[in-house]
Amino acid sequence: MTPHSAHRPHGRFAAAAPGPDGMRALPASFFARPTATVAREVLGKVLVSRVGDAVCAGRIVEAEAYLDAHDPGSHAATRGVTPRNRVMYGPPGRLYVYFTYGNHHMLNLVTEREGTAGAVLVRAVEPLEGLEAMIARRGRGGVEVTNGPGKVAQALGIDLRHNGMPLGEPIAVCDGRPVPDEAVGTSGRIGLAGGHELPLRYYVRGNGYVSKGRTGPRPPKRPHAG
DNA sequence: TTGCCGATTACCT
DNA sequence: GGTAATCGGCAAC
Repeated sequence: MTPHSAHRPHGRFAAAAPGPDGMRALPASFFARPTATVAREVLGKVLVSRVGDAVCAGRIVEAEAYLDAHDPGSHAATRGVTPRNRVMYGPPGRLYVYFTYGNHHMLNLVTEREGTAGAVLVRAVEPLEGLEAMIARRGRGGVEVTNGPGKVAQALGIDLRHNGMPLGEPIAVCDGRPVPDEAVGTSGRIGLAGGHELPLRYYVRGNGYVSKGRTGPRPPKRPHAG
């Protein structure tokens, strides 16, 4: 299927807010809540990056929740605090960035109060601003600019040096138009064993930038006749 | 210090 | 639809 898709960026964002400086960033209290709640509520919010003199912004359309030591899919699972997952236990409203598969950076937002592990993985955004810079960094255009977690980080210029930084500068999450419940889909998280996997992945239905879940339930094929 | 695995992506068929 | 690429964290010796 071709995602004929993607609402055009319109000028709404650009007109309302030229950059991170003039925008209303979400307060830390937004992230100091149960991780699954944050993963749901972060849909529609605007991720802004200012790296290398390029201002880029995108509307979050897909996110996953990673919980504490009881969550086998989480970096905090059973191992307790390690140098790597330490940020997950820290104060909410910070960036947790890690590197995986030798090539890809993953952008997470730390949730829960300090002392409790939790993070939301930003899996896809819909570009609103700085599309040219994103395409330049990605070397590709269309939905492939940001339709996956590694792609989002690359498009926004995010890497390990941003790990542990508080949201604001140079990476921020700003308020955006809420996504109504009927527009939100859920599934198991991608890349994890589906057996006892809870529906901790949230996405905006029908949005062309949502990554194709390989382990989650397939999008309902519309029955053409029977 | 060594070896294995991973919250992925891109390319070939 | 399947597989190679490729680096850091973590566990074991």
